[in-house]
Amino acid sequence: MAIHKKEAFTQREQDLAAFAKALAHPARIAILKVLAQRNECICGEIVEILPLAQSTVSQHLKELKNAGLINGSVDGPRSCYCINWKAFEKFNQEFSWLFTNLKIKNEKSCC
Amino acid sequence: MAIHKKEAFTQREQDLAAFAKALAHPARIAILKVLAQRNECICGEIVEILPLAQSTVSQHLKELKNAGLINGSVDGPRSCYCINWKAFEKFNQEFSWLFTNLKIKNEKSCC
DNA sequence: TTATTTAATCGTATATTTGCGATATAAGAT
DNA sequence: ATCTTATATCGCAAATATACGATTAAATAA
Repeated sequence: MAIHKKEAFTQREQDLAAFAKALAHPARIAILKVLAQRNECICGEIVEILPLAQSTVSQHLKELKNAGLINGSVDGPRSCYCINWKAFEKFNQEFSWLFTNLKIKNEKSCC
Repeated sequence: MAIHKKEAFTQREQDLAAFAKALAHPARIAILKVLAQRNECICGEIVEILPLAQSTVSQHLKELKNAGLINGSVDGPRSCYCINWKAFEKFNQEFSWLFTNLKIKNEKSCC
């Protein structure tokens, strides 16, 4: 396929797509739910909750972190992850822009 | 990798992930924007707007349709696509459930 | 009937994602 | 110093996604 053509789209489109991609796996949705429900963030127990190997969970956490959806700090042999609400707020707005704003001017579907 | 383990997660997690996946490419975001902005839906011009080959655009449209984000009807040699606002509404609520509801009980990030 | 137009599908190449076991790393416990 | 615990990273295999050209299908125009 030669090259991915992502760079041919606007930054806003790319950002929104990247955010969606980070959410595009049930394991990552599940991780976010766990992180959101706990108030403290010693988060090793995620591995025990998810039906996946430790290395796989670690990889999903890395993806969420790279996408900016979660913060993480290494803390000795343990790690500490928690949700980056600021980023969520930003992207929630982007989604609203896509979902809601456009809906106003085009209420009825034509097919 | 043996098998994808999607089936090990809840239906709600899978559905939300599937919706996010459909949005997880800038071309599909761009397509949705075009569809939302036009009130009529003779939508062949999408191919001319996007920097992608006709077959590739057709594939992206198929994915959006399979995910339920758009409706499409074959109409002779032409096709007619438009946004399925109902599905968007549903998933917008799912996102709110993930984004907003959980935020209330956990306002401050701990790392 | 035969072209033309529009869009879907097929075949294929390449890139990316997912998953796991094995290994490495790093701090604390013994 | 060595063992243990908690995570990250590496290397690999298999599955999926992305992209395109070529072909097919289906309706209309000539």
